Amino acid sequence: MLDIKFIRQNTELVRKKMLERGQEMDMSPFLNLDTRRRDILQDVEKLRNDRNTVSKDIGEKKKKKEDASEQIARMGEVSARIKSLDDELKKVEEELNAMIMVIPNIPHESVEYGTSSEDNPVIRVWGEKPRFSFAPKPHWDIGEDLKILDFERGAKITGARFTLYMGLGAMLERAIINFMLDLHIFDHGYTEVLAPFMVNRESMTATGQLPKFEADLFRVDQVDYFLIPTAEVPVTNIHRDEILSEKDLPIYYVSYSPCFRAEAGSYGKDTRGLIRQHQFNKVEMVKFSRPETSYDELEKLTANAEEVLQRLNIPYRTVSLCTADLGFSSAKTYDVEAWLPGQDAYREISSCSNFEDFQSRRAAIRFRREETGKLDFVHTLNGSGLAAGRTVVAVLENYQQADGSVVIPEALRLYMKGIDRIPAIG
RNA sequence: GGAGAGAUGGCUGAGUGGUCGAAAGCGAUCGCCUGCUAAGCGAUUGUACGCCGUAAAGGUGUACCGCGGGUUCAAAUCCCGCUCUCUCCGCCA
Repeated sequence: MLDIKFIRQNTELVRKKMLERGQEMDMSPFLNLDTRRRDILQDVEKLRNDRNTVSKDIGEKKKKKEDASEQIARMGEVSARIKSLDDELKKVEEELNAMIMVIPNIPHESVEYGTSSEDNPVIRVWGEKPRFSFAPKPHWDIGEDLKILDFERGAKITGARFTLYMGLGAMLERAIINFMLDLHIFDHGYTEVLAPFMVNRESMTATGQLPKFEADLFRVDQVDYFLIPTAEVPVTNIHRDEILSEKDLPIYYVSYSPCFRAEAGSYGKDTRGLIRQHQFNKVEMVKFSRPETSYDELEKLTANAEEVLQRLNIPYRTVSLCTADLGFSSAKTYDVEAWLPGQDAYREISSCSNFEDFQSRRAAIRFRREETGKLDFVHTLNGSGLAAGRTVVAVLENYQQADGSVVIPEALRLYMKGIDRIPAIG
């Protein structure tokens, strides 16, 4: 969430920035409530002060066995007024809070203005696209032909957008996950985390999924918990309501988790294959940083994600999301898009974002500055490193062979018991 | 699932209606002292929000003793509900 004081003092700027995101906002209800809140607060605090003073006086009088009934009667009335003002204040604050919690983050000044993903500037392009002597197949055909992906049975077991991996397909996904974890742990200095896959409402609110995007989540029926849509949620919440030491920053975490997304409103999109699933595996990198260095950290984070594809020798490009495409909580996001020859397109495989203090303000994650002793909000960042299912897609499509088999990238063979190929059947 | 105990500041821990934002100890910071270290002495030591005010500061008010309600002129303290932690039993990977 944005700082309420910041909105108050920069109303026009906030309105303009929201417009750049494509969201028109009338700021006057906010300002009216904010003023109302401060007015009530002043009244009620004055009354409380009065009550505190007089109550002390009553106490002393009683001790001296003097009569205080007049004051007691008067304070009874004061208390009643405090109570009614408190009720009103609570209502105003709830309304104000409801408003502020659904205002998205302000895009960083380096984010380009745009109206759709078409406007995302391409920052980098890496790798040579493979050439085929045949028409490259999309991964759903490859997976079914090799009997490693079973979409029909996945749908039978659960429903649409759930997939069953079999044999070397299952092993490939597992190998990819382990390869990525090891890379980030041993080469990039991240600490591995294995966190709960269900979280409570507070955690979802802290990272920004709630209250606005409940429809995108799966909620557990018996308790008010949610299946995580990304490990970002439990991992960022590790330090919720904590004060970190400046010397401990930056903190790097990497975490494997399955991710559960309702994919509300995406009917008809990517209905075939592994691209858009209700459940998929992902390795997520999460950082807590000092504000001064968070944009350097974002560059490093993105480089860490890109390195996975480099080691797998899969072509990709990196784009910077324009104002219209930027996620709710993010101030700046790079998407890494892998080349998928079977679909003749680049597809998102990682999303790396700097949330600045948007999440840490919601989550109350602060650090104490050594120089001044003052508290400040940390900046939080995260990025996929990478989405495992989509990485399987990229391997299958880029490494497919004329005979229908798929070669295992060298970097993964250590994790595949040395197996170098998923053989064609028959 | 059943029974019981508990939750107080950075930590330990006192506090059963007013003098409690909270004793004491530890820790930390600053200063003094000391040949060095240790010890000793003194001071300081939370956060949020509002208001006044400044270049920075600072001042002031309110709230906060797990969370939410209630009683009362007045709640860390009494009452109700909830959450979490611990112990025992049951169940379980």
